[in-house]
Amino acid sequence: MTALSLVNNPIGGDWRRGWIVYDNIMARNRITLDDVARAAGVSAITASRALRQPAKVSERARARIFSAVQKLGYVPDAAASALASTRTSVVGLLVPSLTNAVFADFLRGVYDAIEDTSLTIQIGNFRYSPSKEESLIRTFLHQRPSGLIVAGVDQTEAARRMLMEAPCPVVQTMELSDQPVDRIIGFSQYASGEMVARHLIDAGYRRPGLLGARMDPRAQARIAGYRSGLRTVGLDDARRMITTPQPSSVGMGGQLLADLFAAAPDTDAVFCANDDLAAGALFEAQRRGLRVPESFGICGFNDLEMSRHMVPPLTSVATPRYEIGRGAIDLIRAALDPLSGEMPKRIELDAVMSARGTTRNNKNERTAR
Amino acid sequence: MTALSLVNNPIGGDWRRGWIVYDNIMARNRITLDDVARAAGVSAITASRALRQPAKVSERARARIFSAVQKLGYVPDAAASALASTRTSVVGLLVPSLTNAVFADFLRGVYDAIEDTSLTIQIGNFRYSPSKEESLIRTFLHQRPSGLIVAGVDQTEAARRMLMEAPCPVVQTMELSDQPVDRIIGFSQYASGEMVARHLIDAGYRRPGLLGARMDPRAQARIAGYRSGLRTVGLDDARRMITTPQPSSVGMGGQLLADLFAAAPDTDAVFCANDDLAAGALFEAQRRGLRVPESFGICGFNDLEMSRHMVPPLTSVATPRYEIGRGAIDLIRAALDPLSGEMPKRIELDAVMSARGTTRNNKNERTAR
DNA sequence: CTGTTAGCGCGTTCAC
DNA sequence: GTGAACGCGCTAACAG
Repeated sequence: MTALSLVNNPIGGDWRRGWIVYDNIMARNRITLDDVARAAGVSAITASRALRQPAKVSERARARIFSAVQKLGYVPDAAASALASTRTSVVGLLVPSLTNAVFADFLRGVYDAIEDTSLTIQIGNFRYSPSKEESLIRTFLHQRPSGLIVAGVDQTEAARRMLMEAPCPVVQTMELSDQPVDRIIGFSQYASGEMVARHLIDAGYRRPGLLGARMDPRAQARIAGYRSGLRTVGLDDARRMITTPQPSSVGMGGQLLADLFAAAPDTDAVFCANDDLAAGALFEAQRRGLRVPESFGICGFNDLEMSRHMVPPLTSVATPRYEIGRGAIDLIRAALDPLSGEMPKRIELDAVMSARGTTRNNKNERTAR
Repeated sequence: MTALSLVNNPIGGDWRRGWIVYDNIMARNRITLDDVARAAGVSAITASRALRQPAKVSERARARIFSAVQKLGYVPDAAASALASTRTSVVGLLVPSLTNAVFADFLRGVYDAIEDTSLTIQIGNFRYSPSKEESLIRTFLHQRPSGLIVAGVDQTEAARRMLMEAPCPVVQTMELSDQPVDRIIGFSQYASGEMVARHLIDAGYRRPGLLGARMDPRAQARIAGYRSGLRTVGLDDARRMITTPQPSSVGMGGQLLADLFAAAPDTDAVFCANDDLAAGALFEAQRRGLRVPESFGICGFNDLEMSRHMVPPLTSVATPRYEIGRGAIDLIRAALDPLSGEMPKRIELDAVMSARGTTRNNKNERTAR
């Protein structure tokens, strides 16, 4: 978004001038706080307080105000409130992609958590571009949000400074860190990768490889953990590590597996940085007539709904995406709530190994923070 | 969202009182239009006009104002603008589900289309509940949006009235109708279902069934078209039509296929109302050792990315979800733009039969509006 | 616990 | 083509 596009207001048209009356949804004789106050026999500010800090208003006044609100169908004007209080009820949500299936569960958690709240979500898609993420953070912050939720912990230096000085709670998600900007909820990508390495090793695979695409910081951490896990037993072999900066997809999983076999034909297992890639790898393995899991093992990541239903069911790592979405909003609400002085600022979740049919099953369930 | 929750303002906390100075993102000495005007040697209103209706300001003034905007890093205050103009730049987006993979592509189209626009998206998830959809429409309309995008054409009577009287453009999506509320973009669900019926019949299947879940109005239209297509050749058999109101998923596809075979073991093909169901059906067919497509055909709907990579590749109907998302925003922008008097109010898109390996391939590509 | 006063930053209206 | 005055609906700060 360029600076000028920001001020290039599109609301110029004169679309259906005039005012509607149906259901009191209109601007001209909209019900205002004044109307409510008058109906309740108090001043506007008292009505305002009754709605925002009920404890600070006498019970009698409060009751009359609430009933006036109901009767008149009063709905607060968010714009006026934002202008007067220098704070909107918007929570900015910065995501690297809208295509990724992981995103849907995360988003569902977020939306479930804002239900019955006056919070509102505004999504920014930065398409895995750190500079775009930075500029979106700047844009969002200009809107005086109630909170900001970002993906991961690898913002640019400038972005990180803005987040640290942001006049609202900030939540980093999907990863852990010892130096969070503010709040944080996630699981260790690195430990998850290590867990996968152990699983494959325990299952008896000795020439394990890797398939990775889009290589965002979290995928990289996962992969670093995986390779470190292999290294401790002398099984890390760079020839078997196939990655591409291109987007991740099922089709890409098939291609990368072909590349892997071209580079190292004796590879006997593969960790795919996500389930899309893993599904593509499994399909490709089937096309090649490989015996999965006996002679070739496949492990995915995220454990999407479909994974457990594939033939054979895909071994994967279940990640708490939905919980992270919910938790991120909870952290913001807690920060906004003056009563909750001692709410945690950090939530560590678990990623769980789901050993299934695409790896020799060793019946161990493992967990990574 | 209850009436009271609407006025239950969560912005009560006193989170980090004080003002930040980094990057001019702050409230106290925020750069305002006045600052810009002063720097440019004009009045505030002229600066305001220069940004919104550049043509109405002299070239000299305009140039000075723009350069002041750049130099000062002015960012308009959305709340103040909304309050003064009684119109926000928010476009409300009502979706029935956040889980559905179809949603991701649609959303991506929407977000791509608002890029370099000052429009902003606000998503409402009504979870396939018409009454919730109605209340969300009411809530959104109270916010004076720039536009509203809804899914399908089957709103409640009250919702429909609100939409017709809405003081902003409204776009119905994903389906066509002869009585649109206002703008509309989509393809015919009914014709798509008919197309699938023809495809299966042409491929030589004679005992075709159906798997459906979640049964929202669009799925129902699809299915009605399918059954009508079967009926014309005397092949519609209610025993083979298996549906459930439960959510759609890959796992559900497997279950429903089992149900279908329990009810009508000689079924030789199945239309699945979406690709998740179809993937589950294919996996289940594999588990049962059915020969697909020779003795059993499977056709999905939507043509997700993974479908073409399955083994065998899934026959499906490609739906223009991304285009619908983009087009919905385009319709709204056109409606908002006073210059575009004769922009279309209706866009008919095509759904395309993608015949692949799960049905006997008859090499005919078909298209449904 | 309640009210008064004074804006928040911008756009509309109507002059010039 | 430009500007002055006013108000959008609400809330912060203070006084009572």
